Amino acid sequence: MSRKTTKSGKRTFQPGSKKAERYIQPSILLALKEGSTYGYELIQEISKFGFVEGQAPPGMIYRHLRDLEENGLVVSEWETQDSGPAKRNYNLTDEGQEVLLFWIDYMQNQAEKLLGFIEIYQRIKTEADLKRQTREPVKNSPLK
Amino acid sequence: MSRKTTKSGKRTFQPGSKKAERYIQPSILLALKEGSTYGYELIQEISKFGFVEGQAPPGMIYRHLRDLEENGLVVSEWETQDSGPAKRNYNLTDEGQEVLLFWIDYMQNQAEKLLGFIEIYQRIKTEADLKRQTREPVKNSPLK
DNA sequence: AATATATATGTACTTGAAGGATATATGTCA
DNA sequence: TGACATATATCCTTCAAGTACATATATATT
Repeated sequence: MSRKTTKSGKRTFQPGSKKAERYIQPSILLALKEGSTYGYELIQEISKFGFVEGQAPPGMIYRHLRDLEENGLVVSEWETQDSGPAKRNYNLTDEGQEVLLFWIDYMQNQAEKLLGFIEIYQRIKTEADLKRQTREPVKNSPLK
Repeated sequence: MSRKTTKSGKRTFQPGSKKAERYIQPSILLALKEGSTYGYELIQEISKFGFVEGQAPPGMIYRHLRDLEENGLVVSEWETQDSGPAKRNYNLTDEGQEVLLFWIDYMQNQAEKLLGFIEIYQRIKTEADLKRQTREPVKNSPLK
């Protein structure tokens, strides 16, 4: 019966509190398709897609950008003309566009699954409610 | 320019090929709410929600079940009367029901975000297409 | 009676993305 | 001059997913 409290009481099930589900890579790709340019700006921009709260952690963004460039989905070049520190401007490659399309397809699919799941839940709930009603009939207004 | 091919050529961006997004915990909870009982049955049942392909890996299911019980979302008891090896029957607790509700809420939210993301993508794409049209006007059927 | 197979549960190890901490550099403004 | 905003980058830890493996029992087959 030892009810082990998994050290530090982590609750593995908390929806959304865990990892993943943040769609940072497609968010970066879409922001770049929109015309955004460099990392620091992306940190603020991608929050509008709703998958990350507030400011995205810089470490993640720059890591993703490097990964994306390593894989040929984006290209970058330094921009020094402006005032302030130099920025590295990013642009989508053709392959990046394709991958974004794959993401869109995947996300469409995922959205359908999620809605299907919710539907099943609601069906079961309705059935359970109906059964409850037949067992304990309405108390108020027994006659019209 | 060194185009490092991240050892073993992993492509971090492949949509869906990565981790997460499999919603195994809510799938188990929903299957239990539907009336499924024990692990082996769940392995087959949860595939119908679409988040896992074919048979779910047993190791994952049993690990999840243990986690869920540690956290009080399910309770279990051995059933030995039937034929075949003993099974461990699971039931949702009230807390389990609540957490499933949280999941539903989260998934609803996630689905909306996904659809919103797709909308933005399509808007941008349409805009780009329109611009392309104005730059290079239609070649065929110039007059009605 | 031995063996194979289906049922059923469980443990252990590996990996990799997320998350966060930290470092560096430059220009602005008070 | 020294604090602050801008801008990029690296390193380290965590922890759930994933996978491989181990165990046990009942039934069917030869």
